[in-house]
Amino acid sequence: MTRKKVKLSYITKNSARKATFKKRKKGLLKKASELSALCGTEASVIIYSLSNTQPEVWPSPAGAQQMLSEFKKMPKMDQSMGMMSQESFLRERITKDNIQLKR
Amino acid sequence: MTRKKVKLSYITKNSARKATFKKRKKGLLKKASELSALCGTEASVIIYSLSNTQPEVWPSPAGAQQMLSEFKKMPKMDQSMGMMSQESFLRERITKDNIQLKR
DNA sequence: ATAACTATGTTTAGATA
DNA sequence: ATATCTAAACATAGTTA
Repeated sequence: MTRKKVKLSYITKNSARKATFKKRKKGLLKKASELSALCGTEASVIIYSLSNTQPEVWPSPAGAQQMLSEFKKMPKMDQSMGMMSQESFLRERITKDNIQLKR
Repeated sequence: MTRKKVKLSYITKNSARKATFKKRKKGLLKKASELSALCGTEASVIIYSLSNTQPEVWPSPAGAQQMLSEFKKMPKMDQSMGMMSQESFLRERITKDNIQLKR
């Protein structure tokens, strides 16, 4: 059972990572839908899946696109206020995994 | 304390909704970052906040935009596979709240 | 309102089938 | 791999300061 504190690092074991991905993706989308329902807030989640070629977009690509469009219409100053910084990710590793997995 | 099972409906009390929004937004972004870290997956979250004029985009608007661009390049068929259906939301209510809150 | 606390409900890692 | 199970970890509603 989940006896360890989660180590927040990349899961190298392929099968384990895939299982965790599936579980957590589900959890993430549930949380997003709850936030929407409870607060009347529109929210979108985009996941660039490791095993699929296309990203998964919730609740819909059109909705996400529209929200981004509105965002882009704002002055740069306002935009930066809404951002959170985070360094960009492991594209190389993802690509490698896609080849490796290709389930 | 959280003695009730969460009722998954719109929180009408303004202050309570705002408090929950803040807490859950934080939680949602944490989940998203964990998914990214554990699975090497790029993910974006866009929240059309109720009290702010601009949506909040994580980890960055550019990243989200790029992911959507890639998505749009795919054949329609593939796109629909990545979607999950959900009816679109409470824009009216959100707008009303923005006026009402305007904190 | 904002922050901290904490009891309880929810999520999930690892195990099992 | 896939599904279910369960205990530990985690998230959070309501409360208090």
